[in-house]
Amino acid sequence: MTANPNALEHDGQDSNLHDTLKYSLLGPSLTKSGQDSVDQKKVSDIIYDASKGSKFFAHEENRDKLLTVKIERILEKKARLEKLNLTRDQKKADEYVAELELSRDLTQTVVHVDCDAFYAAVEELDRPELKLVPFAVGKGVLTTCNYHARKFGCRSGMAGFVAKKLCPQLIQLPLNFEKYTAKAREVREIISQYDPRFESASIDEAYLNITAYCESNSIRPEEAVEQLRKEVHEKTKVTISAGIAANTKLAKICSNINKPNGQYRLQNDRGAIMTFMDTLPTRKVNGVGRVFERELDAVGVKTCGDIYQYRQYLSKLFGEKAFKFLIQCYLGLGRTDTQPAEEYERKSIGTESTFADLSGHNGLCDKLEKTAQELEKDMVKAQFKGKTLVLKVKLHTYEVLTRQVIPPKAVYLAGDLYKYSLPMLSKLEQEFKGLTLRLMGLRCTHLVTMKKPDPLAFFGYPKVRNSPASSGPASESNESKGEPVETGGSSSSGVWPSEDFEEAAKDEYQEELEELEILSQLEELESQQFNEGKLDSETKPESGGLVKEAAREASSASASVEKGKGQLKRGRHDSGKSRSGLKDDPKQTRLSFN
DNA sequence: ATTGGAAGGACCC
DNA sequence: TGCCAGGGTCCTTCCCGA
Repeated sequence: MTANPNALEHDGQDSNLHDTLKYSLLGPSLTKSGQDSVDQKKVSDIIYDASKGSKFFAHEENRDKLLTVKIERILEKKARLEKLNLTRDQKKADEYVAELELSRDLTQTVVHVDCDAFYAAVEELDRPELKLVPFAVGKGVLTTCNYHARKFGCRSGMAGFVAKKLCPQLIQLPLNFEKYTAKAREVREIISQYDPRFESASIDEAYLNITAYCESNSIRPEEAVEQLRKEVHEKTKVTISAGIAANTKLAKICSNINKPNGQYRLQNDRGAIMTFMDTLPTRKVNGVGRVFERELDAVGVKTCGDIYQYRQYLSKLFGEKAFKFLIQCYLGLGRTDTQPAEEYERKSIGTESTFADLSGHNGLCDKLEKTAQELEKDMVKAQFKGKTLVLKVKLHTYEVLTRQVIPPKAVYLAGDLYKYSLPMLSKLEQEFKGLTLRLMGLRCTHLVTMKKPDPLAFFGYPKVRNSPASSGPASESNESKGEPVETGGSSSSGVWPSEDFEEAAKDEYQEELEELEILSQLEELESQQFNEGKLDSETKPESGGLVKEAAREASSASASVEKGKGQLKRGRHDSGKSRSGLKDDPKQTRLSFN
């Protein structure tokens, strides 16, 4: 492994730095999806050369150095731990292993399906001639590319100009989301017939529990999935790959094995699963990214099987969450239940955009206004207001900063979004003189719905959900102050005119009235139509609670609807993950049918 | 000690 | 030539005030 020969190297350290940096520049999607048969060394050098000297490169280099330092500290800590008596930690780990082992559930059959090069596949349907040439979807950055392009080393997440260096004849198409979502809907239509409670993990991925389907149709999982894939292919013309296993974590890994247009089954057998995990590189597991992979590698954990022999260190080295997550990886455990879209609760809504370096107060304000207008559109579409507002900026150096406020009222209108985010921007301009940005974004969190509950839908469909904390401490403290709570320490924040506060108070009063109104409607309905008394009419003063109860009632979901972080529910082997987005099962970029 | 907000990051697609 | 997205979720750390 020699580093770039053009680079000056004084010692091995430098060469290591280059190696790790190069690896990092390869992008996040490397070992995830099959890029075998590609000369990675050559690709790596081309990417390195193409990137060299750019601000992006400098930033990556910096991050790489920081990570290297972090890893050094981890290793020092490990060295200290090795001199200690860790029998307690070992015992703790062993107990956890035993506990998990007891709850291992091999009765379920879970499938992960994944459309092959989805966006590219959809584009090929419109333009079949594209099948013959390497092409990608996405202009500045490739979101995906067809398998022809992958042979050149092109990957999703790669900069367009870099991809062109790897493959000069590469064709780049613009994104057309409407087309993809329409096609995705077709696919889901079919999937739902195999499991109506399927979970869509992203626009082109889903988890199904086909236990019931196989049972009632007296069909083997392999056959059922063959049939599903065939049906999808015939009706939608896109091919999908699938993984079949005892839980979501394993199924996800398996769906990558025979991609594209293939499937793989890992038997519901403890021995088979342990063997499978034993040699599986950590990076293959959903939740282990480039950073965690490097950290684990440094302490000696390359495969999931390696986790066991280091079990006594993991908690102290990486934290409790990561420890649990890793042990579950070692054992090959994961969720067996799925969360259908109707039960999914959105946590935030945001928009951001990248542009040519921009500085100057007026220009930045303009951009902020545009951003606010974009966000309003999304908020209106989704019918939400946000109780907190987050401003995100990326400096021209690629450094990312966020600032947030809690406005005196929940917001969604562009005017408000702008008004309450402007002070944050202004403060940043003071903090960083000559502030130059390449990206700006706004995001609303702590959402409260504006949807009026439809009393009829109420009993059958838990569509309407209010924020669980509709009258949380945040808004109370605001009320008492009448001005936004500013983030961290020194607040140069101007005081908003008192009329704002009055207006906000009025709004809230109005909302309360509406909620009460809704509540009484519901109670009425309840007594009229719900003689069985399933719903506790001992109601909380917010419809959100009620509706959520109904949601639980309506489906026997294991209600991960719960808010709050770190909820460790025994009996469910999820919530593992750790300090770096190690959520067991990312629910990102879901398609919401609002 | 705990809690909760804010900021920063890792990760996923 | 012009040099790396945008939509999310969750976890950790820091800090503050009861």
